[in-house]
Amino acid sequence: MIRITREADYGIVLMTALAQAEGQPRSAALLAQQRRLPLPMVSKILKALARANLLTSQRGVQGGYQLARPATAISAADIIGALEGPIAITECSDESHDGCVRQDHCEVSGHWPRINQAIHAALQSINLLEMSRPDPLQPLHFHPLHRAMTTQVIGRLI
Amino acid sequence: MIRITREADYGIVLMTALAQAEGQPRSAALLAQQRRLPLPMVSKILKALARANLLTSQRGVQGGYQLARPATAISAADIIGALEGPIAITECSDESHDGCVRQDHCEVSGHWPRINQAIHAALQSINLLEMSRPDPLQPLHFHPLHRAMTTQVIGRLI
DNA sequence: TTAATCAGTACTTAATTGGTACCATTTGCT
DNA sequence: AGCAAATGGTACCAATTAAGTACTGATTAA
Ligand code: FES
Ligand code: FES
Repeated sequence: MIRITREADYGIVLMTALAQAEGQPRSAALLAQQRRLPLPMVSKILKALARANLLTSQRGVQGGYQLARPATAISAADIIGALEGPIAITECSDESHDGCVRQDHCEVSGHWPRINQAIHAALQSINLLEMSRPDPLQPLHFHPLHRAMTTQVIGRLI
Repeated sequence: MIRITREADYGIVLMTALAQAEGQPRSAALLAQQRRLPLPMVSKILKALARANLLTSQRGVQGGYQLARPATAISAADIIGALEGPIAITECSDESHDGCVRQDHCEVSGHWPRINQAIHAALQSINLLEMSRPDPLQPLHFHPLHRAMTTQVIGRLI
């Protein structure tokens, strides 16, 4: 299945939480509690995001993490890229792998970068502010029946 | 990293090979040889593609596989979807998983379908015919030096 | 009849992910 | 100074998933 790792998934959840903190530092423990995520994971993820310069960190008492830039300047692609490395949809188009043995017999090789870029553009087009505000089409606390309907309509994608 | 499985990767390679066969049936063994792929894998993948009605199969001597529709009517999303199921980029937005425990505390939940659809649209926009003809920007048999240059330019995406 | 070919399933092994644990470092507070 | 709250970094284990193989059965043209 095409899916992002849970690390990146949690990463986006945590970033939205920080986007709502409005510049105040939030500790890993608080965020884990708020979003009901396991603290060790949260800690690991926030560290990685800080290393990628998406967050700034403050150690010590009253320390924590905050966004390094405005939420509008952070995209889904930024977050996913920080947590799982470059988006390389196939092994062949990964620069580190550098040279698929089948390349000479492969008609597609030149097209993978194009496909990757399309996906990257899709992820780049969604910024953190958009993700942080509850979606009017599918409210935060919705009724089970309503949820069943939306799932039916938009759940299956392909 | 976001990546498709090798099965889907090979699937696209094989589909391009069949697109170039122009309606003549090709056996799994021949395709495996042409593309330098392990025969058991090729066999498994072609079966799956046939079951998904992207290929038609003919058993017996002189049998093989051929495209079920014109190459222009088959998209990358079709092939990937056939081989790895629906594109559900996060567990939460997978209809079978049906109900993330964190949903009540999660601001992003409503946005995953949007992200998935963006990616799906990107994959849908690329059809098999496009993928089958050699890319003018990166020809089929290119000189090692040329390859180094293109890799440098377009290799890194994010 | 026979050989080529697809159909289906089950299995093994390798790779990746998810998660935890541990210890070091920094920093404000008393 | 000393302590407690916080991040920084690394290493490790367990569970899941992917990759690849093997085998047996069904169909069909020559
Ligand atoms: S299979 Fe690797 S370049 Fe096409
Ligand atoms: S984490 Fe599952 S819905 Fe947001």
